[in-house]
Amino acid sequence: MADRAAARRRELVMSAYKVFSTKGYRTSGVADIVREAGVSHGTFYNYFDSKRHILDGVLDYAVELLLTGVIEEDQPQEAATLAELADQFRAMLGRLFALVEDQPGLVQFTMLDAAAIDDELVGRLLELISSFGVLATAYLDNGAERGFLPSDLDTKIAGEGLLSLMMSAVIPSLRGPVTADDRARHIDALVGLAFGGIAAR
Amino acid sequence: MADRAAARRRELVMSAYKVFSTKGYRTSGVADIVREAGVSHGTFYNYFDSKRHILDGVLDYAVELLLTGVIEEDQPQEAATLAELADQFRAMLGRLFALVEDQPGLVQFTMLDAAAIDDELVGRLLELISSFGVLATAYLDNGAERGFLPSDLDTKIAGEGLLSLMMSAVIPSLRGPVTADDRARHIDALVGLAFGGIAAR
Amino acid sequence: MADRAAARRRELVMSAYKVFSTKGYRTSGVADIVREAGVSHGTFYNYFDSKRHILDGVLDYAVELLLTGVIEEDQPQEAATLAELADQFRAMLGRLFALVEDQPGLVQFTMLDAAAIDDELVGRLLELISSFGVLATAYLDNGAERGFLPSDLDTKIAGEGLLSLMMSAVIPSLRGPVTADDRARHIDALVGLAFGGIAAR
Amino acid sequence: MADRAAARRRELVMSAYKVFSTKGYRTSGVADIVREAGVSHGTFYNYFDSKRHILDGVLDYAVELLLTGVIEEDQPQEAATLAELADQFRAMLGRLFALVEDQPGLVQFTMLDAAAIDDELVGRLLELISSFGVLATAYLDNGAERGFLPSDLDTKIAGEGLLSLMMSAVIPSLRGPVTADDRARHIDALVGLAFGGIAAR
DNA sequence: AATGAATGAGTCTTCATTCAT
DNA sequence: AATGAATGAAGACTCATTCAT
Repeated sequence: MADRAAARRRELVMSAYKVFSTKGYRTSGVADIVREAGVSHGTFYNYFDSKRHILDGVLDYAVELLLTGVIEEDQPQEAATLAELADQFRAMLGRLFALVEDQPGLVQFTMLDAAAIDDELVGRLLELISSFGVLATAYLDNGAERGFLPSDLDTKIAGEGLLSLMMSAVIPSLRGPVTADDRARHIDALVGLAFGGIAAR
Repeated sequence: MADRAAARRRELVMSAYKVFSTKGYRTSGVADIVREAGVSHGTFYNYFDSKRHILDGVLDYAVELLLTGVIEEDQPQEAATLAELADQFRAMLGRLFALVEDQPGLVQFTMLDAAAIDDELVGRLLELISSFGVLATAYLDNGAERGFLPSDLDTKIAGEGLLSLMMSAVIPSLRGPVTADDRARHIDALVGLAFGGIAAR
Repeated sequence: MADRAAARRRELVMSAYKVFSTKGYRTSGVADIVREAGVSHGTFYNYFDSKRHILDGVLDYAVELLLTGVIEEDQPQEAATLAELADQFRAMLGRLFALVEDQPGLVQFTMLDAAAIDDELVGRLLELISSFGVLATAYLDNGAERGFLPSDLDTKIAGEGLLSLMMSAVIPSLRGPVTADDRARHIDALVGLAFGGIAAR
Repeated sequence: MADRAAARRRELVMSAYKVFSTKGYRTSGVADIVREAGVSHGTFYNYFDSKRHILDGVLDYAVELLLTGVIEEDQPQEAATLAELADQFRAMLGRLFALVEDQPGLVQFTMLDAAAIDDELVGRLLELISSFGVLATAYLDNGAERGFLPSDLDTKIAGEGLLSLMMSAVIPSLRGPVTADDRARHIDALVGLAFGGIAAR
């Protein structure tokens, strides 16, 4: 049955995600994955051609986590005013911090580990970043349409910039636990920077 | 003589940089490095304890390239007005683009490849990013002191944000050559974003 | 019913013959055989204990092809004169060439592939060659009895020699297609060699 | 030094020959070869790209054994009469028997085992057989030139036939030890067959 | 009688590192 | 100080076979 197979696949992908995000891709062996999943080597190779092959699925899973964890109900079209957009941005930053705290290996795996495997994966990651940028752009386009953002704003580049600011917020978390206070300061400062620039009154 | 030894060391580091930034650290073997340097395996191990060990030197070298290539004469204290600071930012972005074009592997190696080796190196990289952030902060502190930036600006976080914006500018270059026009649009948009936020008039 | 089972068996043997004579025994997997036969792995093992086990059946089938294809109606007792025996030899060579052309993998499989499996199979093959030799001997014994061959001819060894000459004719076909002309030259030369030796006037 | 390397190479080839001709290529592991040679796995791969790769060298070595063991001083041009050629043929058959007895795995490895590895090796083997055939042809051409063999003899095909007769002599040895008497009978009968055909007076 | 998912022992190959010369 | 041949631990992958359904 296809259901059973799909379940096994997902089971293996989740095991691999767990292993990879904990030990790193290179350090992890197929043996670690199958031990985690409780199946044999042979079963692994019934579902994936190679260790490299399952990585694609793992990355998909990680992206799924990121998207559902950060975007959630804050859809691009929902903001009607600049303040509402700022609130969305603020909320997303909050959820991103929470996600990074909950899944310590997620960012390191997605951003750093996966990028060192091979050129194809670098390509996929860049494409991924690009599509996240497009997503960010959609929020700005909504603002421009509704008139609460300047019509001459280069929403594409600004979107990428917003995304980048979000990533910069996450970097300190990679070094270790961040206090709630630090987190709040970061969120405030970044919202301020994003919406008013460094020279904001 | 120590001079000779230091020269050999540097020679090996530069060979390793060339190899790593071309093929990646994991894919490159000690054999590649010694072939590039024209010495034997044994010689390599006379100067470095391990393949991992030379990576530290290579990373230092890469940072040296980044610092000298991007900062150059634009020192933190030099800007006397907001416009001059913007010019500095603009100039640095320009030199960053040029550097990335000239050394295609540099960013990928520094940001992506090196980060996937081990936790110690991740730590070093984060520290590096942090020190770049501190550098960025110095520019903003100068502005706050001279009074052309708001005194309540969180210069630390804003500095990290500026750095992150610079990095975001570079990402498209990883995918392939970027036209001069694109580059100019990026620089304009990012300077606008950094100094006025997305809502700038 | 046993009939149904026997049919399945034969079906599997023929699939295995097709697969083995195309890809070779070692390179072929049980998966190839069952795919060719359109049954499952489990069914295969209902009929054969192992991959090695079906090989016995495949070899039988190959021998059947060889015997029916080459001997046909030219039975040992039918030649009444030396010239008739030569005609028989000639006819068999012709049919051997035709068979090799029609079933390119047959000889390679029987002679080369099967012989590299294990000692037991080498034994079976040698026995097979021996029984072919006995068959060849029967033709010579008929000649000796009827008086058109020397009575002191060592028919056993000469029979094996004849067989060997037939095999030598086939070797070039293993390398690729042989022209009709080449085939004719081979047949003529080999008949001459067999019946008159190299020094025949 | 190239000498040392060449010696190691040969050492490994001879170990591999020993192992392959005893256990067969597929059954033998690289582990067996390096154990026999007393070196490490790594060393093996310093000299050969793969297990398959050393097989080429082993086959060369086997051919070397065959050529030096069977031909020895009996060069093509040496026979001045038909009787002398027959003596050469007889002597070679004798040495072939001796070689097969001395190196039981040689023929099985060369003829059977090697032929089941891959198509490239089958090609090489067929080429080898062909070159042996050319060698046999040289003996017959010498006879034709000197006038003790018919000028219209198809020396190429007859040469291949002679070779094949020699091989047929060896087949019984593959099954087990052959008595001196049997050997003598084989030699007599095959010389008779080769030189006078089955119908010789 | 048929299915096909699961098994896991077995093998090749890589490459950082050592050390005798 | 330099050489480079030798090392061997480590790990990915295959495939004949089993057995619960």
